[in-house]
Amino acid sequence: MSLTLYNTLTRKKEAFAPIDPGNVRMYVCGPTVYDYAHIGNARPVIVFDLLFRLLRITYGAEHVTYVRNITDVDDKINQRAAEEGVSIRDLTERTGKQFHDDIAALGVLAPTTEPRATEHIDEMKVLCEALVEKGHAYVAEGHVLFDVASMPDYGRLSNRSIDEMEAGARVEVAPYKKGPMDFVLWKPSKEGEPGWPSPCGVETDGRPGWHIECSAMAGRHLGEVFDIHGGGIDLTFPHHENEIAQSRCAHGTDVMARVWMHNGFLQVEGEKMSKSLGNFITIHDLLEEWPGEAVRLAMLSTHYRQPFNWTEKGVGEAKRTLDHWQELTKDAAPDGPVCADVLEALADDLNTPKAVAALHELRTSAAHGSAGAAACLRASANMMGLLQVSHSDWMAWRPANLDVDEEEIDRLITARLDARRDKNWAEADRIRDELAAKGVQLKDAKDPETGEIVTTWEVAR
RNA sequence: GGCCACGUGGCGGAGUGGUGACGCAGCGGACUGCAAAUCCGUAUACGCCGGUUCGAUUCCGGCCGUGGCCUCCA
Repeated sequence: MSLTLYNTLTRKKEAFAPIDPGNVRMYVCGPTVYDYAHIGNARPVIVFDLLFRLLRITYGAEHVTYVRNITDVDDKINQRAAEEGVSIRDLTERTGKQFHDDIAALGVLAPTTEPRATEHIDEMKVLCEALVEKGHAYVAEGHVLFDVASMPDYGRLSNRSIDEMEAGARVEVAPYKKGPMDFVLWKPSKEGEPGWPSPCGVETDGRPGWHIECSAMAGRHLGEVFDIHGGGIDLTFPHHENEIAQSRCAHGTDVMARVWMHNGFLQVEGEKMSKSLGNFITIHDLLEEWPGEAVRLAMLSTHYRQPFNWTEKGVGEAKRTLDHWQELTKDAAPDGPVCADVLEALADDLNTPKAVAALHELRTSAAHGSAGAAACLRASANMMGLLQVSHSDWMAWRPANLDVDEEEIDRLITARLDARRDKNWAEADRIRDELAAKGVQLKDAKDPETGEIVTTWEVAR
C-alpha cells in the first residue's frame, strides 16, 4: 500500500518513502504540563496516533519509532507552581499523569518514547555549543541567541522571508539581540526559577528556550534527519521554523524532517476557544459527559488539515454512531480483516471522513446480517482506535453527573413490562413518560429466541 | 499592515473537468398496542462576478466572507 502525505514544506501531497523502512521515525510536539489538557491539545494527539497506527500496519509495529515529548520546563509551569505553592516537580508529575489518563480514554496508544525536556538538558547544551562554534549563535547578557541572519533559507517552512518578518514585527526587540528575529536558545534563570549550569561560557545558571527542547529530544531519539515531524498548525511559526534552524545548523543537514505535517485549528461552537469567552473545554471535563471514543470519532469525522469545529451536536452524533456499531459488532469475530477501503482512505493523507464513510458501508452490510461485515467493521474501527471498548463496558458507561437512580429505573421497567403483559397500556405509557421526564429513554426489543420483550434504557441527549 | 488556509444541500463533511460520497436531521413506508430503537425508500448543494473549455462545483483572475500565524496558545 502506498502512503501519501501532505508536506507543509512543499505544500503538496507526496508519496511517502521512509529513509529506512526498517525504522520509520516520527516526532510530534507534546504538551507543556501545567494544567489539564484541553480539546485543542487532543486533536494532534489523536491525529498522529492514527498515523502511528497506520505506519505500524504498513511497515510493521516493530519498525516505527514515535517520539512525543513532554515539556516540563517552561514559564507557565513556574508561574503555576508558584501560584499553587507546590514544587515544579509535583506539578509536572501530576499534570503529566492527568494527560496520560485523559488521552488513554481517547484510545491513544503510548508512543515508543516519551522524553521529558528536563532529562535532555545536556543535549540542549551540546546544541548551543555547536551552534555558537559554527557561527549560528552568539552569547549576549547571559543569553545564547540564534543568529537568524546566519541561515539564508530561514522561513522556508512557514513561507516567509526574514525581511518581511522584520517589517511586520510588532514587538519591541530586546536591545542585546543582533537581529530582531533572533530567538533564545538559552536564557538566565531568575531567582527561584529552575536552573542548570549554562553552556557557551555563560557564568550564571540558566534554562533552555522552548524551541531548543524539541531539537534536542528529536535529535537524541530519532537522529539528525528523520521522516515525519507533526504538530498543530499554529506551531509552524515560530516553533517549528526555529526547530529546523537549530537542528539543521547544528548538524549541517539540508532538512531536519523530510515531511512536516500540521493539523488544523480547533474552534468551539464556531468560536475561538479561550478562557475569556468561557468556552474553554478540557479533555478531563469532556470525559465526564461523553465516552472517550465518541470524542475521538467526532474529531476524526473532519479531515485533520481542515479547521475543526467542536460541537455538542457533533459528539452526540458520534456517540450514537458508536452505540449502533457496538450493537452490530458485539458478537463479531475478534480477528476480522481491516477493510481495504478504510486503509485506502487513510493512506491518502489520512482521509478520515472517507474512512468513516467506509465504516458506515460496512455497518449497512452488517445490519443485513453479514457476520463478515460485522467482523470487518470491528477490526477496521479498531485499527482507527475505535470500538476498542467491549460491548458490555460500552453499555455500562454513564455520564459522571448522571442524576438517576438505576435501581429505580429497573424497578419501573419491570412494572411497565407487567402492565404491558396485562395490556394496561395507560399505565405502561405513564411509566414510560415518567422516565422520559427524567431524561431516560426506553428501548424495547424482542428476544429472538424466547419472543419476550427486553427493555433497555439510555440517557436522552 | 504582511503571510497563509478555507467557503459544498437544514446541519456535519468527502470528492470530482462531464452519470451530484457518507452521516445526522426531515419526509414516506415497514415494524410496534402507540411509541422509541431498527430496517427500506426519498427531496434539497457546490459564496459572488468574470475567464479558459464542447462542458466547471472542480482550472485561472477579481470580489465578498470566515479562520489562522506574525508576542515561548496544539
